[in-house]
Amino acid sequence: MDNTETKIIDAARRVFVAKGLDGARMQEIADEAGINKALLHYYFRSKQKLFDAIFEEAFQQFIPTMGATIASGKNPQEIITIFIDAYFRVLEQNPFLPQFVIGELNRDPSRLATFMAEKIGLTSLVDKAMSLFQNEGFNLKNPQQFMISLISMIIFPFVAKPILHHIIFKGDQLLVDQFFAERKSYVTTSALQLLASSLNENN
Amino acid sequence: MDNTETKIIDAARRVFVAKGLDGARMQEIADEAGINKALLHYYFRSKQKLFDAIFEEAFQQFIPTMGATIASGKNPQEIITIFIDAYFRVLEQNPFLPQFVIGELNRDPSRLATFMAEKIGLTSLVDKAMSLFQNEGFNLKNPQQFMISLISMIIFPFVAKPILHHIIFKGDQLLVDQFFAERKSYVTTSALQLLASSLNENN
DNA sequence: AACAATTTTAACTACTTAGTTAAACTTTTT
DNA sequence: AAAAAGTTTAACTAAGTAGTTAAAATTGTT
Repeated sequence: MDNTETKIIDAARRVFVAKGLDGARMQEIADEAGINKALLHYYFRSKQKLFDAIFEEAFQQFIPTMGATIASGKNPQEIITIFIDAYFRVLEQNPFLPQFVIGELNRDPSRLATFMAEKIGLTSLVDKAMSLFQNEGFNLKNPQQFMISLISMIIFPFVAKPILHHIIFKGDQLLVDQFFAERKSYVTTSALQLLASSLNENN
Repeated sequence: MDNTETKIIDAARRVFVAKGLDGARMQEIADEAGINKALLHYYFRSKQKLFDAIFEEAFQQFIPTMGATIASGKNPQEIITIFIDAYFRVLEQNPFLPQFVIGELNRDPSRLATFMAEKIGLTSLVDKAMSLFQNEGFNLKNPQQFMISLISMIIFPFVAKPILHHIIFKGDQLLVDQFFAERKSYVTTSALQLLASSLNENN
């Protein structure tokens, strides 16, 4: 699978993720792919088309696909645990994914409108997640606030890694590693505690 | 206070925050300031120097200054409440601040190293905050995990606003506004619940 | 009015970058 | 071996951009 197109995609992903659309250079992508600029333009007619391919792929990875799990009939606590576990796996293998997707979406939010037009399944997934916390046997007052707190606690540390590294952990890489190693279990415990607290209040 | 230098700073802040260092154009900053490019370069010799001025200012705003509050002798619950309230005020008035600072720091993390060399007060502030949760009468097991959860819940929604807007709230601006209006009190409640839960476990 | 400070105009330089082109070269397929 | 597909070389175009310059015009000051 290391044909030229794959090499280009891999190189483009690295460069775009590291430098963004504006900061990336076609020459650098070519160098990174071990080819020349002419061939790069032969495979992808323009920088924009290449970027679009990379961004779409990144966006798909970034948006959790939890349809099967939600439909599995498990209870909310189990689903939350599974969700956190699965999402952390994605982020641990693609630590720069959130900053890339979020950064580019902030630079050009119109990109999202285009995506939403295509993907109808996305919003319905959110609906299902919400109804998970608000049904006959389960009545969470602020399911959206809760869900956004959850994804905040998961994603934000990956986005703010330079700040954690230098300011909170004072440049100590070991502390940073330890923090991320413990993060998944900490967030899981916190989420379940928040859920329990919110439900108690409703009684 | 609408002399030329101020007009330039204001314009540069708008353009840099919206488009980043790479995406910003000196011509656009000049237009935005209502002056011409020659005068812009007369006041700020280079794009980099202008950007540095804007970024330093933004960074100072972004990093919470809570020294006085922490030293006030109030208990952790009170300080957390004050912190959330104060930080939300900053972000509500500068909603794009986090994405700007974090985005530029991810693009060039070496910028932080420079800052840290100058500002010694910063790390000591973190120390004080930590000792707030770990002392004779108070023993929180994971003060760093807790603090990072707290700032995640506060900051992340501002960074991920396009995603909230389009995916979670399906483009409904009213729902987005409602979410942000309720966010401060929700996060405060959550933070205090997490704190209480963590302390109970230690007994 | 005269002078000084500020700002504009407009052209310019130097450099970077995306994208193109055509011919030569190399590898793979038949 | 011949043909086809893939790749390189190297030069080029066109456009954009940061930054400069000098003279003219405007505004503020004495």
